[in-house]
Amino acid sequence: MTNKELSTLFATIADLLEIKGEVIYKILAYRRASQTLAEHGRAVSDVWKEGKLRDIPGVGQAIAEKIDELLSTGKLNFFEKLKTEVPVTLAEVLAVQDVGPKKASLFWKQLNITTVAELEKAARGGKLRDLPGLGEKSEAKIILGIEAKKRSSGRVPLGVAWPVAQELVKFLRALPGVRVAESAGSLRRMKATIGDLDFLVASDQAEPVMAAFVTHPLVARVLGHGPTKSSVELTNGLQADLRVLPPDRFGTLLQYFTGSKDHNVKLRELALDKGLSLSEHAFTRKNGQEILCANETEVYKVLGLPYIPPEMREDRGELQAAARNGLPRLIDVKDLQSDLHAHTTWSDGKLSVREMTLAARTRGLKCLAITDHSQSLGVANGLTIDRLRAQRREIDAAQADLGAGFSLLQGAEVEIRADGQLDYDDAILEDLDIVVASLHTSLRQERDKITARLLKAIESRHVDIIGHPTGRLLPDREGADLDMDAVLRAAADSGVALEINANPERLDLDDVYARRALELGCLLAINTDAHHSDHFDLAHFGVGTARRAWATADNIINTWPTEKLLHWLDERGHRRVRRPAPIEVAPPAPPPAPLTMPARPVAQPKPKPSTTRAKASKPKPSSSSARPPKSKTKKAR
DNA sequence: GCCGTTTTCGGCCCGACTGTTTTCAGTCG
Repeated sequence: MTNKELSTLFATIADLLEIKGEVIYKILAYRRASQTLAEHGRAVSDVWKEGKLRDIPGVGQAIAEKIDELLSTGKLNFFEKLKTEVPVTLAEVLAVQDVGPKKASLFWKQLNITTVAELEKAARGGKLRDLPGLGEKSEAKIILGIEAKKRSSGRVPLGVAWPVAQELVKFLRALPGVRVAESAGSLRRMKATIGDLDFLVASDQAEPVMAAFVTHPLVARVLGHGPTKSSVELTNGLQADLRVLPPDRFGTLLQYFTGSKDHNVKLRELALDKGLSLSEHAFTRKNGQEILCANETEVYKVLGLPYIPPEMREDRGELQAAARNGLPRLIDVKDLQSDLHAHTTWSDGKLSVREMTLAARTRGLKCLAITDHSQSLGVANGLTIDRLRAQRREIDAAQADLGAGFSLLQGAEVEIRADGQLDYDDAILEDLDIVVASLHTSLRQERDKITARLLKAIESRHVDIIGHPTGRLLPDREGADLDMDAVLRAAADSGVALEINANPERLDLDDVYARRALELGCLLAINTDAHHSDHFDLAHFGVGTARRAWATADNIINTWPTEKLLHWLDERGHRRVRRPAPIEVAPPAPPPAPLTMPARPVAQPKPKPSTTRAKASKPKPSSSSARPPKSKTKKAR
């Protein structure tokens, strides 16, 4: 069983126990275990083989025994018995807004309702309103909840939620009386997928802000509307919540609603140790006296801690690290010096080499690797060897125009074929400045086979970076079934960098694997996989993922100064990296012309060595994809 | 069910909003 399958099973157990009426702390324990199993960087089955299940946070004797039984026999008697006591389909009923364990249990026991379909039929038939504690309004809300559930498709990729959040924050900031407006929640923590949006406002006049929010054109339905809190469903199906408090309470408010829940629980325990109660309003002493915090730094300071960046707030050791003053200095988007994975019209990109280069340079980058697809990826117009050579001439010409301040590399995103062979032969690979190797096809091979395939690529002395290692696409396509620990160890051994693909549809490696990779000593690269100039602006999503993995700039090869990066590529030794030419050879070169928007691939006469690296040419690559986000949302439990 | 340099037993975060409630339960975050 995979970590995710184990996690899902324990979450279902928690749901069924809750409907059954089990004590809340037992339920919370299963939920906690479900979460830590899902977020564990190693395969739980490997941990199990080592007999170290109880080293996993939230896994004690009882849950360890259940995991052991599951992995040994493929079944769990406890769960089988539980399913005879509570219909397993009731867990899905819990996913309907406004239906919790008490109502689910009531529907089941009073009306024999065990599925969402049965619930809808009963609600529409007016059968719910006469149940104790319910009325017509409750019944109507449940119908709305079922309809909302049908519209939504689960969590939304960060890249889909982000622009919506930006628009609403901008709207809130422009309202009269609003001092500060921020988005919080998992979006602020840069989680790869978002369950809902949280907005927080500092203002002395909450009600006009509330009124403006619930009537915004993006709002499809108002779920709740109180004096300091409102909830709405947006036209795209996302739920959005707004809280408003006075400015002198904004620190505790922002901290609280940024989460994560687990981080907050730990924080409040720390507060209690100091005789303080912490809520979104303030710290409160036992005598009722409040300590107000206008910003988050003050909140952490009251607890004797340094500021903890939002991306780290997952209760994954950040509070312990903060307590010993051992928080890493996380990478920042401004640290990025290069992008080592980008496409042009030579394969499936939308802009020319020069256009992409100009876009990268405009954004402050110092180095760009053009990595078009290799030959076998026909659907992406992968480059034949002849075309790769022609592209080299164009890249060299562009480099000559650019002068010393910018390095343009010819690379390739080389397909790792189904048998593990790379899509160009060694001689071609050697002649490239940089090689990104990626899986795009046959992603559903069985674990041993696809792991071996990736290991073969990592062990090739011609590969510098593994692109989007698992091949996942958010929100719905799972990554390949890889033995990730084996992959990460091999990458650490061979010095191959693993990509955090910044496209919000990928964010691959994810935060959990990226953190494990760093623990094992891997190098990482944050690349946009840009197919258009706009895609360079997605880099911050990759940086957010790296920050969630506790990455510092020195762990990431494209934060390195260009000289260091080129030296690293030299050291990897398997291709003819052209160093800046000796000065005496340089003929009176034309002054570095400002790069202008050029036309097509143009064949160019022999390149001259220019200050950065120019190059001869060769082969071609193929394959990959960038697609626009899609998506939906719903209630996340 | 988990966890512990204050505990191997006794804790385990705190508040807003809604609806059907005459004082609070359920749900959510």
